[in-house]
Amino acid sequence: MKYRAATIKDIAQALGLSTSTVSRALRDSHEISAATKQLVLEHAASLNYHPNPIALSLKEKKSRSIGVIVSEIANSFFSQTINGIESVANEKGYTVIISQSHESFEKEVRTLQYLASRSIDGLLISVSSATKDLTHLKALHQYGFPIVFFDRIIEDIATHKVMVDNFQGAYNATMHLLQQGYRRIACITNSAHLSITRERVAGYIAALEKHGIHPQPALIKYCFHGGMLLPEVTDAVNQLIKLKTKPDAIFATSDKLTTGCMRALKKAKVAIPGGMALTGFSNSDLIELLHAPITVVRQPAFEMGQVATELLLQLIESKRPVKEFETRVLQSELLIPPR
Amino acid sequence: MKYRAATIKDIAQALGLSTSTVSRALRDSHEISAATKQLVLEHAASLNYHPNPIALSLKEKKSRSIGVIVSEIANSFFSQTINGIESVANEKGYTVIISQSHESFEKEVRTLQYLASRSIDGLLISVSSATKDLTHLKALHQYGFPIVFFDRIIEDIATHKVMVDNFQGAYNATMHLLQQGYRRIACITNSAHLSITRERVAGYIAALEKHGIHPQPALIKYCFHGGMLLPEVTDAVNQLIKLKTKPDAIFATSDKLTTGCMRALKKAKVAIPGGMALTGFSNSDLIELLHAPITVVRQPAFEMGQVATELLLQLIESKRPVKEFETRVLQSELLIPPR
DNA sequence: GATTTTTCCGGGAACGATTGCGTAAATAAA
DNA sequence: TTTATTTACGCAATCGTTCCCGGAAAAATC
Repeated sequence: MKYRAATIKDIAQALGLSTSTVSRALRDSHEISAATKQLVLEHAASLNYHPNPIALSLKEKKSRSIGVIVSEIANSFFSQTINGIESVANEKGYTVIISQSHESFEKEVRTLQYLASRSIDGLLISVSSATKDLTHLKALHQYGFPIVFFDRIIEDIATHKVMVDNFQGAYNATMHLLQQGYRRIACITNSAHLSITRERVAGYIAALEKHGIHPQPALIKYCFHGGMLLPEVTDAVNQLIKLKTKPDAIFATSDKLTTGCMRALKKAKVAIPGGMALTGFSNSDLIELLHAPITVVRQPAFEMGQVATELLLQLIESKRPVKEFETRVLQSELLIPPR
Repeated sequence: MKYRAATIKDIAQALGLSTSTVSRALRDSHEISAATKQLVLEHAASLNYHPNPIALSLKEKKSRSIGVIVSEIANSFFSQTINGIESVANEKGYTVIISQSHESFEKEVRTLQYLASRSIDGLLISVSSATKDLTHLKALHQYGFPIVFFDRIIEDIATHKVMVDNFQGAYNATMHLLQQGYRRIACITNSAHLSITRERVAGYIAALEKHGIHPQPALIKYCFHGGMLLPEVTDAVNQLIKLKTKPDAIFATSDKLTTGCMRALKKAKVAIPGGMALTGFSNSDLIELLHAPITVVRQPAFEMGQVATELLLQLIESKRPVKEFETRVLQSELLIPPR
């Protein structure tokens, strides 16, 4: 005995009315008498009637759902961002469909096509570290499809963007190492073509130069998979360790990279910060429980999710095509462990 | 210039055919000539035609989407489970809609109603630690709505269930503490009415008794919010510490509780394992980087997600009402840090 | 050549809801 | 009383798709 949800037709039949009357009564139209409205409302309640969102979607040509693509939900930064996204989306009656690219370009493209075919009304995306080719995003964008970039921005595509002040965050972290006396500071970072990589490396370099130190290319290691593959990070760290003039500190530009470095250093039996100091971007809430108390750059992830969603909904619900786009830059925070 | 997706009608018009013919051609019906099929297929491809899933949903009375309710996605165990869920759902063409209860009963009920109103085809749920009243779930279940429980099971409701051998996991962990010589072992656990709480506490007690130790109620602390609220855990730990005969080890029955204990012990300046040994359930991948190398019970989260989803899809796609239900019990693993 | 069968395709209803338009009855204005 | 206006409701189209029928033309059979 399969459950069949009550429809407007059921109500109409039971009350001897037409479906249009019932529909209008439920929407509290002025052209329905108070008595009829009363009747309809009561019967709808008794049947536990709820309008079928699918039928509505078909009619309205919108699904009231938004897609989110991140590299990984098992990543504190992204799961916190998603919480922010859900908080505003749900309040506005939107469903959030989350997908993961796992830092793979192919997965990102597939997942995007899938979401598009599920007729989402808009997209929130932090591109994968492997994404260089942008045709999949540009195609969608050209159709006027609402997209908001967060965290990992695509500069080429004109739409709303939300990120932290990556330059400043990296600058502060590097400066903090410098102030503690470290001078040979290496940088382990993400794919070179990501916006966050460029900006964070720039901040790192600026801090070094501020201290009159020339940045050395050999000390900057790019990890194409963004730390998704541990060996990539381990190799980078090992290369640094084996340098004739070994660095005395590492600045890692992402969550996965920071913990990856820690793993690699532990494996190589290098003490932190004795053998090598470490600092980096991280939103993990376990940072304070790690064996070495490290300083981290923390992003306002929840807020970033909220802001991005607000901008997206604005785009979606706008009557006319939006021409002016915002780029919101939030501030990060430097968390220094108590000593 | 808003984008309008190509429809079957566009193809029909362009080719001078009827929509029924086009529809059949696309579905490779035998009553359409090879020539026409060819024509339609080519034109569909050139228009980048994709059937509108919303129209299909309306017709088929199914949305090809499943809902997932967990307490928190920012929890390694659940995010790993979700990865497992997505892997099989996506492969079968289903969308996964993830919602969080944040261990709140009200949020769980609201979220469930919301999902139901979005006409999902089935539900995967690990109930919140605050859930005692089951009417919301029972109502849905009575309508024949497909539900699969995972991790935190509801015994009362007859449907498929997936979990780990909680008793054995807890038994092994406690036994491991006993083998290391600890004798006064406390247990910090979740809400008393959760299935995982009952089973894990039972395993803990069985191990103690195996060693001829009488379990003491004062050493078992229940956290109603499952560690979602840190003070709850801190209080429990502090009470244990202040006992006349202080315990020498703590067994924590969940991820949040294990790290919560670690925080509390750190705050109270109790060394691990010197002042207090600690072991517990955890799927965090940062365990090996923590300041105290603790032994943890690790659950096959990914696999659990896969199995649960397979069972759910089986329920959803079954022609006749399913009467026989399975309870799959997976094995956990005891991760002992190298010394 | 006449009949039957097959092949191939179109018409139209249905899924659940909204909405523009038409209209009968009730009321108000003339 | 007649005309104009309002009130309160129904009809039917629409969204994109599938699928049950029905039927013309072609092919096969007698």
